[in-house]
Amino acid sequence: MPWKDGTGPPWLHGKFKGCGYRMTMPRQIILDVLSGTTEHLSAEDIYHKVHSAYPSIGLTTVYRTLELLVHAGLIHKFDFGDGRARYELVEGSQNTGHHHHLVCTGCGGIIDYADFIDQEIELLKKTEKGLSKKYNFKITNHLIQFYGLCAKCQKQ
Amino acid sequence: MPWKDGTGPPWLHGKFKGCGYRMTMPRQIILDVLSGTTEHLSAEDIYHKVHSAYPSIGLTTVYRTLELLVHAGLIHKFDFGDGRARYELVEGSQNTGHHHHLVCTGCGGIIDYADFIDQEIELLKKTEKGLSKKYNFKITNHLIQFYGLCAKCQKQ
DNA sequence: ATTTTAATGATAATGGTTTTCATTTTCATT
DNA sequence: AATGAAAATGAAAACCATTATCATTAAAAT
Repeated sequence: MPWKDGTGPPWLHGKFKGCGYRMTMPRQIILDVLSGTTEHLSAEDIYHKVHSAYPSIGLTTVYRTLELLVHAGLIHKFDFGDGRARYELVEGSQNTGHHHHLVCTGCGGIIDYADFIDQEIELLKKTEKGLSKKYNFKITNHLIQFYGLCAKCQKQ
Repeated sequence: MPWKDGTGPPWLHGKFKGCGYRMTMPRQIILDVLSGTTEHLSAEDIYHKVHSAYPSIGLTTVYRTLELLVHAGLIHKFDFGDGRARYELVEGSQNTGHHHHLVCTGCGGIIDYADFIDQEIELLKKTEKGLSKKYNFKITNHLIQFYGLCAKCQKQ
């Protein structure tokens, strides 16, 4: 987790404290909501879920907190092409960690997929290494999504 | 290219005509602009470029035409995280066809990369086949992007 | 406790994209 | 060539997710 002002090494020391961030109730609850789901929630989804436990929450705070968490590397922000961003914990109790997505262009549904075969991971590493060298590009992350039709939408 | 009303087989018969679409000047020029660049243009970029050849063009028409072309499968719509969509021809004279992207999170620059190694293509096919079977998901497309810092941004 | 600094939330603003609707253009038919 | 029906266009307004503003409140430091 990077220091608030952008300097300093990226250790994950506690969660917020120790890096200049304050752990407040809204932040706590937003993290709780994200920890307790496997869905791909939008900012407004999160706002509504938080609202039931903490009615005074403002949508602005949700956006601000999500931005903070993305910057801190605790959550990922995705775009599945429906005009709103989706957020999910990088690693959570529900979440098994890094995964890729199958996005249904029919209904907008999303399937997580993390059962990579060894060959897949190996090649990905190899590819990243090759690209880094060839283009002198320091890769920090990747996004892999497959688009198509889910079982349900194929029938219609 | 799918028939205008959504029915019918997806042949590419001519470009527009023969499928119920009309080939008009704005559409012609928008396609010309897309054919003549390797950049990743936004709707407004395209609007400005078209404007010099056809000043009466409206931004609305650009959006509408781009949507049409995406639906027809002639162009791809990408989101690189800067709040505006980018468009590029699926296959063009400049463009060598399918490729992946390196997205610099520093300056927003984008590097196209299409020199896949055989192993890479093979594994991708294999992965798609495996996923299709396992999740009964009909894959029609994929998106692969690597995020990181380009050579320039690494120095700063 | 008190002070300092950061976080919050209501509201307004932003900006890319869509809708609306009257007008114009295209294409098939006289 | 002229006509008429259907489709495409463009200007303006509407949309809507996200950001900025700013006065108020809460959290950590003193």
